[in-house]
Amino acid sequence: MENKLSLYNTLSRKKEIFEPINPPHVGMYVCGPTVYGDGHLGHARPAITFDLVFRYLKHLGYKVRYVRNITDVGHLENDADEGEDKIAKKARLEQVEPMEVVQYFTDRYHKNMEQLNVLSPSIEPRASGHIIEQTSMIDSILESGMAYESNGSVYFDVEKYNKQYHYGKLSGRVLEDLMSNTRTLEGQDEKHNPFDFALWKKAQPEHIMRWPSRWSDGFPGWHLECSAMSARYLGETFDIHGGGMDLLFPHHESEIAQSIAANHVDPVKYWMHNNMITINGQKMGKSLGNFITLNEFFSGEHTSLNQAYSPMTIRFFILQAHYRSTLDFSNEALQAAEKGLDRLMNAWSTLQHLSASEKSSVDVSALRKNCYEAMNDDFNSPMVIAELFKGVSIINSVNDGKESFSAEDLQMLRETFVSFIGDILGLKQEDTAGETGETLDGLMQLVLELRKNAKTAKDFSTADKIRDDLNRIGISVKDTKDGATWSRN
RNA sequence: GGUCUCGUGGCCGAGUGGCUAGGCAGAGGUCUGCAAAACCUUCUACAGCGGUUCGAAUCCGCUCGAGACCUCCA
Repeated sequence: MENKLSLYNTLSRKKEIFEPINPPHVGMYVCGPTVYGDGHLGHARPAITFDLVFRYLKHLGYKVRYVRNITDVGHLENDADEGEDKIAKKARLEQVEPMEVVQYFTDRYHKNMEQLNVLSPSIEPRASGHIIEQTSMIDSILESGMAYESNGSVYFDVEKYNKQYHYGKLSGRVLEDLMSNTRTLEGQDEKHNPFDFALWKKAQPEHIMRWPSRWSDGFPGWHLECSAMSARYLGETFDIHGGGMDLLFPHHESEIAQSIAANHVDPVKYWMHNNMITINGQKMGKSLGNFITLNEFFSGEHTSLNQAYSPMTIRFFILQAHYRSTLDFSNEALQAAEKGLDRLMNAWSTLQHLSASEKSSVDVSALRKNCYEAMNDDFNSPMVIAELFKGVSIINSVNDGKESFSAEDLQMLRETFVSFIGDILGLKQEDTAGETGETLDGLMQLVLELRKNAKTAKDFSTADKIRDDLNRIGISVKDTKDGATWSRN
């Protein structure tokens, strides 16, 4: 606990000691979803990764303002002029208002986040609600001479910016390489260079989502919203900016360029990027069409899925890998996660009714220390989990009477489990068994009593029939040395 | 083609110069009327080839393989 939190900064490509700009306050911005479709497993990764960061920073006592945006305008299908806004396209296909699309998928995203036990961010701004901030930022960039107007649109002048600053400092790119490698797309005559990106786009006549500006009736560019909204709520320079690795270039690179051009300061102290989730070794993504939505995981309704997986299984699965590693999806891996989580949670509930002995035969404080050290080492959740499983082993051994611990150690282990499993990893008991009514409870007590009587009378066929039949309707009965227990499957 | 990352046992996945990762699966055992759970024991590793070192999965080089970004993507 004494050692300090260090995290991997993409900007420096190494782990750095975390020192907030204005302690105890921490400002954190994470790129949220573009709401034109259901969230998939790939969306769960950054959400859970930065939920872990958010939770741990709060646990350490920081006052965190966590901003995660909703992109509801400006995210184009591609970079060509005829590139259509993703949301507008969906709206056209569904014949509804763009904002209906936004509302529908935002609600569904929130539902998924709640299921995954992802805490709500402190502020969740929408791009469409911050047009003023964005246009005024464009003004600043134009003032500094780093952007130009062209036929009603405004583009960022990457080449000019690069003469004074370094476009590529985050992604490690060299502009000359970009110039020789950037594909030339149709309809880019408005731009001075193909890698220049839009700050403001003039709307085509059929384009519904549009706002007036001094350049044209149009809409803001995708990269701009994050710069404008992070500056609005966290200031021109803030502590942590997170997002998926696939956003590193050009999205985050461009954010830095925009902010420096507009405000003349580096916007972010620590850049954090989560890695991708793969399926059969390939990135799971919209463009590849190989993604599985979260709702499909929860229901099991997808050809690639052998069964349904609960939200907590998904969360645990993601936390079992370090956030900077790729994580490969498979039914086997998810089933392993499901069983492992079950074992962890069972031990946690066993821990509630263990009693203390005179002295300890186990070392709880080392376990607790290792958990903190793992988290302090760039949020190493898999290591925390490995440590917690050592706790599971201890709990089960104590329960079996093979080990013992003192009242202090028992208390410490309980606190450690609550802190790390509950508060930090954000895992909770699935509430499937929680919805048992009093009627069912009373009924089950009666059934188990009858079964116990049958067992006492050595009528094992009746006892087994009760157990088997209950199992068939989704209730499993287990005999322990303290009598039978039951739970829902 | 450019930039970068990675290759760990049946599967997933940590570690990163000397000390058991962990989970799931497999085998044997204890307990139990049986089953389940739990506990004990146990098997299969660090892509290949060189080099540095007293010592390398861990550092360096090469080879092979996989992936990401360079166009929208979390």
